[in-house]
Amino acid sequence: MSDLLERLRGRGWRMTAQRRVVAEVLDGEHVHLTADEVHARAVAKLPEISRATVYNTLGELVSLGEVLEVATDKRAKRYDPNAHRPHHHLVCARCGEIKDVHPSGNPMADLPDSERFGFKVSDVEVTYRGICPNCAATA
Amino acid sequence: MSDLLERLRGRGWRMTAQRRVVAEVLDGEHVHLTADEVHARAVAKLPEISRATVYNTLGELVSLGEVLEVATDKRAKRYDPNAHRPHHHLVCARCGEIKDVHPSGNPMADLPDSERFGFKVSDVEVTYRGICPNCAATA
DNA sequence: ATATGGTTTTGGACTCGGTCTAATGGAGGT
DNA sequence: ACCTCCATTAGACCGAGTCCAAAACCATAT
Repeated sequence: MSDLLERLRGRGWRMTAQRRVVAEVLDGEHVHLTADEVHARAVAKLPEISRATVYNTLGELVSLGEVLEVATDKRAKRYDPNAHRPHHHLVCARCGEIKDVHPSGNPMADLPDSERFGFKVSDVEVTYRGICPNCAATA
Repeated sequence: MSDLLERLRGRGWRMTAQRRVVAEVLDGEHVHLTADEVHARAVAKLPEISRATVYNTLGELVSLGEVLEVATDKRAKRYDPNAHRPHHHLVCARCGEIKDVHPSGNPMADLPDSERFGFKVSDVEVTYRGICPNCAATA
């Protein structure tokens, strides 16, 4: 399960206690954590780790392409370790819970040239919004 | 062109100088402004208007469904007066320019039941990212 | 084993977008 | 005109994130 660590080592990424802890936190749980949540869990394993380091490390993991930044709600960014297979998101409008989803069809192909305004389009992000069963029950 | 004002009046929305100015700013230009940009333009017409009022008014227009909140980049929210016809967005990853686009196909139909996790799905938001011609030239 | 030099980490100050509050002011009904 | 609410205001506050200079750290050459 811990192939994130493997991959990072394989890329010659300098490993330090702090970096390992951040990677472990992301790798261990397949969820969508905010930077502060990552920090909180990292602190549990390595009490001295600083907020700045968590931000730095997350930023690096993102630019290495090992982790995705997800901006589903307008509050904190979330970090998604599932970068190796493309997917989209389904977000609960009430509680903010996020599920990975794989819609059929290819939204990229749905944008005709006439609607591209000369842009070099490289990426699509699809976000579904709704109410999760849990919140629907507590309506 | 100024049917936003009409519609608001028709809904019995209490009209004040400030509210009118904000509505005019949004209605006048069919672009995607941040709250601060709206404030700047509002100030040009009514120098005493406060930031808080602009935020309040934008919030109200959004909950009235007359204006859309767009969270394309991770910085400031943008306000889109084109709420009456559904559309999606194409964003320049470099300069942040935003275009309205109308992809063919219906992304809503592309999410199979098996991928809905019991959610009551009500909305899809598709964001294309790329580089605009302008930024591509200045590469 | 030690010195060296580049990289990481740190914590605190700072920025930016946005919200809140308490006091003031203005809209509209009677 | 008056009264009651709602809207507006300025400024304090907040949360998320960035920046910085100093300190700690690591890898390597000696």
